[in-house]
Amino acid sequence: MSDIPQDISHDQYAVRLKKLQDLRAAGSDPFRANCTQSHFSGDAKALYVEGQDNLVTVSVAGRLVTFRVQGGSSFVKIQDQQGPIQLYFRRDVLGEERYGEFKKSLDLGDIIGATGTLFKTKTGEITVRVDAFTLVSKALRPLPEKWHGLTDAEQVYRQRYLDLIVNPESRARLMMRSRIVASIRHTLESRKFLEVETPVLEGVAGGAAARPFVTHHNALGTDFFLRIALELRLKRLLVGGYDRVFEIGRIFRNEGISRKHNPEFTMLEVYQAYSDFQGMMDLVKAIFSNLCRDVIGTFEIKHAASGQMINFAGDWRTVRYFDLIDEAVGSKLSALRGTEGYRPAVIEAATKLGCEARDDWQTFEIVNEIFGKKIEPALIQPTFVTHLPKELCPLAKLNQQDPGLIDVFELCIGGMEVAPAYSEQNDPFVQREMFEAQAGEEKQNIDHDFLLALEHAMPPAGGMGVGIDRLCILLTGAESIRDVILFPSMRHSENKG
RNA sequence: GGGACGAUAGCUCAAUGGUAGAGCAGCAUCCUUUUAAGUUGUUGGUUCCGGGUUCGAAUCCCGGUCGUCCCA
Repeated sequence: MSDIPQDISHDQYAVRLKKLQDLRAAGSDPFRANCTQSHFSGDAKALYVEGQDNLVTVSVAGRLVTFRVQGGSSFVKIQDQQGPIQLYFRRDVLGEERYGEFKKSLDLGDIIGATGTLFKTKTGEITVRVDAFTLVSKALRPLPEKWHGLTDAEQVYRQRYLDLIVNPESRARLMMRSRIVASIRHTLESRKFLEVETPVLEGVAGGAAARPFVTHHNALGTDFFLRIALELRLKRLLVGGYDRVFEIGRIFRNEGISRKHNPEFTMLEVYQAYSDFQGMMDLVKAIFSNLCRDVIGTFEIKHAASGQMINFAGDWRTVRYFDLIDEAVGSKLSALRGTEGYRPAVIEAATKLGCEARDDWQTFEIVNEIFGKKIEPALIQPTFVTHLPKELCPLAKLNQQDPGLIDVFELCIGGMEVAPAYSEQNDPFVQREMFEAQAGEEKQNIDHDFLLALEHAMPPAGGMGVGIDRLCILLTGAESIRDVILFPSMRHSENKG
């Protein structure tokens, strides 16, 4: 252990180190192996019987977050998973020596355990009157300031534990994410879906159009891709006879980082045999309905960006993709689909709306630029956008009336695409064609093993993907994806000693 | 990848190119029902890093690191 200089009063680390050494010298372990926690803070407070002070004994444990000494009595607060609880220390209860130790050896940020009885203070706060306490784990570093909390964005993300200790909104928001995922699991399990786990390391990164991360397996002497979607593995399970499956898993896309993008993010994908995209509408509404009831506690939430109230109750709007395009353009543009005049008309419409229309873009890409820039951001209320052009998703079933369209929906809420779903393509010949059209020259990117699986027959099915992070942004009112990811991706920082 | 902005005490923030400050935390003091507790006193700085301009740089210039936002 390092030497301590004479005047350490300004150095909070040194002051705490000195206290720690004094504890050790007195034969007390400042980092205990265990401590009794009979109740969480909230559960303990719930045991208090009105007007019956000092009857119920509890043992609580947590981090010391406020420390108010007033001569012979002191109020402190500790914080555990359920939040804060106040403790009351008295000299006449603990005795001169122990009370002195309480004042001398403890600091804000320490983890302590305390046993005592519940009572209500004259200001009405249920509090533990402490009979015995233990320093369980000594904090050598001071906590950030309590009133302003921690605001430095970099420190919030890099040292999330500090953010969680001192910023109650962050605690609540990130805990809500856990409850959101639990609620979704519960909805799916109650509908007899099996939760499965499929490989992160893949030979072919399929199921979406995105740049993958590449890594290397030493023993096999070969490169692997980190998955960019769950789709092709889960559909193999439909072939294998798992009729209802889902996975909530991390996927990786080697693209930019922004308010709405993290290189690794969480996707729910669900597949239900003998269903279709319309069955997925019912399912996603059930998922949202349960989320509203069990997690949010209301069927109306405020959309952070626009201030509008988003209403999840009642019927959700269903509208065809090209109806929205025609509406935005202000003419019957879609009637020209398949004619020679279509592309020039699309370019003119896009230009008029101030959207990009690059020469090297295909026509459907220009149309989708209009959708992405002018239409999607305005879809605040839950909206199923259906009948998209087939080029946008090569894994969906073609529409029977119009084979240029696919049987899909994009669920848009709060101006974001929250969940795409479709009737799954199960015709191996069509699937191969779609793959080849998409791959272009890069034929090695085709997942031939998946096509082989389709040749063994896949039942008709509805499938859906839900971006969990974006869902959490929506439901928590967060401004950035980093606010709903515990440890967002950051550039490496040098480790400081 | 491009642009704008930012980095000062443990934390939150000040500081015309002219002695780097405050609040909280810390240290010392008084206080047996407090709620950002209060009281009296007080310590604490590689101003992100490296260059440059200047009599003099937290401040101006150049380069870098990290972050935030916007754009692609």
